[in-house]
Amino acid sequence: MPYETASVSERRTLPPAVAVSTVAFALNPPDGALIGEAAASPDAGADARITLWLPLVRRTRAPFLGRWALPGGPTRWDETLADTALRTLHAAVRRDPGYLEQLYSFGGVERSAEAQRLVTIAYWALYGERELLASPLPAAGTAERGQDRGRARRWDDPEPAETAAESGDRPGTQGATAPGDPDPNVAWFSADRLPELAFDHAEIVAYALARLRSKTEYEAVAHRFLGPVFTLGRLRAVTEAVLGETVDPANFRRQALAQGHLVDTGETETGTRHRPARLYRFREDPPTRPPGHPGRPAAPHDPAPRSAV
Amino acid sequence: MPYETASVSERRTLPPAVAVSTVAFALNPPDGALIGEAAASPDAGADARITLWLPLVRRTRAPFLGRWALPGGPTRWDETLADTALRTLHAAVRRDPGYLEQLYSFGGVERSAEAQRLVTIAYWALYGERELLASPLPAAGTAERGQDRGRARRWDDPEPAETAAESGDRPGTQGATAPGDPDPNVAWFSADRLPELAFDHAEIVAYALARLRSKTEYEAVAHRFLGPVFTLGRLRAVTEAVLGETVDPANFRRQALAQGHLVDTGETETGTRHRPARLYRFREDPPTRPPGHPGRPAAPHDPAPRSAV
DNA sequence: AGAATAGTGTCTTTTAGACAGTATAGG
DNA sequence: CCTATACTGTCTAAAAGACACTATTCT
Repeated sequence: MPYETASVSERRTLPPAVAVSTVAFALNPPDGALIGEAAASPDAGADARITLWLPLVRRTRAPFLGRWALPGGPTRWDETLADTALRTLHAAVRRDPGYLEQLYSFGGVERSAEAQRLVTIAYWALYGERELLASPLPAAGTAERGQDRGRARRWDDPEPAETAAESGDRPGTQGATAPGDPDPNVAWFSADRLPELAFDHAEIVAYALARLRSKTEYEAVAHRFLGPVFTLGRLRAVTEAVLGETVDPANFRRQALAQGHLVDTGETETGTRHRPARLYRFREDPPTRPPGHPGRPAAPHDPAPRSAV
Repeated sequence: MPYETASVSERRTLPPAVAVSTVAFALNPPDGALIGEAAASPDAGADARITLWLPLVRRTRAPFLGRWALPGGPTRWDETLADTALRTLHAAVRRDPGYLEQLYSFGGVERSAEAQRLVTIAYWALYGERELLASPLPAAGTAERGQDRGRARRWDDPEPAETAAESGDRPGTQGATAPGDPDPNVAWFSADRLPELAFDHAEIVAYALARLRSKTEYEAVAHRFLGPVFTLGRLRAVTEAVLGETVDPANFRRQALAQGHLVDTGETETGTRHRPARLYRFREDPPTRPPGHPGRPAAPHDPAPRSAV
């Protein structure tokens, strides 16, 4: 095992470690999840405006011991970078996101001062209501992700560990917490009020936020925060929350429908104290539009290898 | 040196190697550079239309021995990813590009079947006329890039080598070629007619081309192909070459000037057989526009950590 | 009725694009 | 003169945005 036995000075000559970190947004923390900082329950706050939340993981190792960090970890030899993002995200959140896209790669030499060089490929992800409502806690002993089991080494044994709670495996498997209890080293924070983050993760979060906003402006992503069916009013509320500004309902409706992605389900909302709204579903490929419209002229920047999970 | 002595099976347990590959575009190959494939001189072709060129490096090692590949190589422990791109690009082209931006990271497990895992961070770059006209060949013995000298190992000694000619150091330093001769393992190809490339580099080139095109549409980059001053006609010709379609001269002029980036130098072109055109210079930050225009609403996708060299 | 949001219609402003027409160099 | 490109003016179509107005539910 040459890697583990190398001294710190020898590690300087080793190839850099490759890790993946993910900024995962959701409109609300999932039920039962720990809430960071403000300590108030998500709905208890005086203002009912929608805000973005994201999960963080507390580091249990140096450097940045005790600090909050993005979920992530090193990539394994037989898994793609996206797979690493999904695996480490699932280890922290216990759910798979509805959307995942590569963000940027950070490889500055200042990232790990004395230890081995660390290159981080950052991803960003979205959790929709569908994903967050799914039952998060499988019965004890159920191996839902086989490759998570039976590995001998914790990934953060060597010095340049990134986050921490990936070490937690499934709650209960290590006996540290009772089955069903949330991992105490994972909590959700409002994107507005994040704690001090480890490494350069604050920069990564800021970049992911900018990416989410810009993508919301020219491409349909807001619907991924919601469930399979939704009203236009809800979609607009999400868009406003992401963009941080109000949007004219009439114009928003026209633009959204003109995209061709929204399919009227024929059903309507019930139980509101106002006129019930139509429910729409999202269709991936817009129908062929009337001749003369060659469809969207391709997004300004479409990352080629993208994956909608 | 645990890394070099590890067996192939042991390498499977090692962290992946990190390499950088760069797609570098230019309007023409630099003077004295080898021309790939078509073998004709760049101007000899019947059609004088502008096309894009990019440098490739022939591999001198397995896998893909003899195939052309993107310039690149592994990152060193004390250099940033962008630095690696610049260093390896300079090793192949002998010039620094005028623009460099990260493109995407490729880490698929199929990239290196049996050998150590390889993660490649792809960059794309632009060479302008200014950069290509610069004298490419320093006098023998001149150490213009100190850290390139005196290193003991060739980077591609271990198996998962990426490209090859980075090994060539400076022509003449290894005695293989006479000083002043171009490296025979480096050649420029028209982006239209590329040879079969090693690894998944064809995909990377396609992605870089798409990125160049989309960025040309919503942001000013075409000027980076040109020298410090240029006419609007030339800028339009470059834009047309990149986009692959003609652009109305009148409308292009208005849009280009409305961006606020172009400064009229007051001088004009001479020696043309038509009305002389005004010469413009590019200014990075547009002047404050009349109130009410809050400037561009930020590009659809602006990679945060970008570097204009 | 009143509150609240859904949904439609329409007008104005802005932007993109087509294209005619004038300007100025060299041959 | 002609040719070729530079540059200007103007009209049209499309898109974005502001905003009035109607519709339908619950309380």
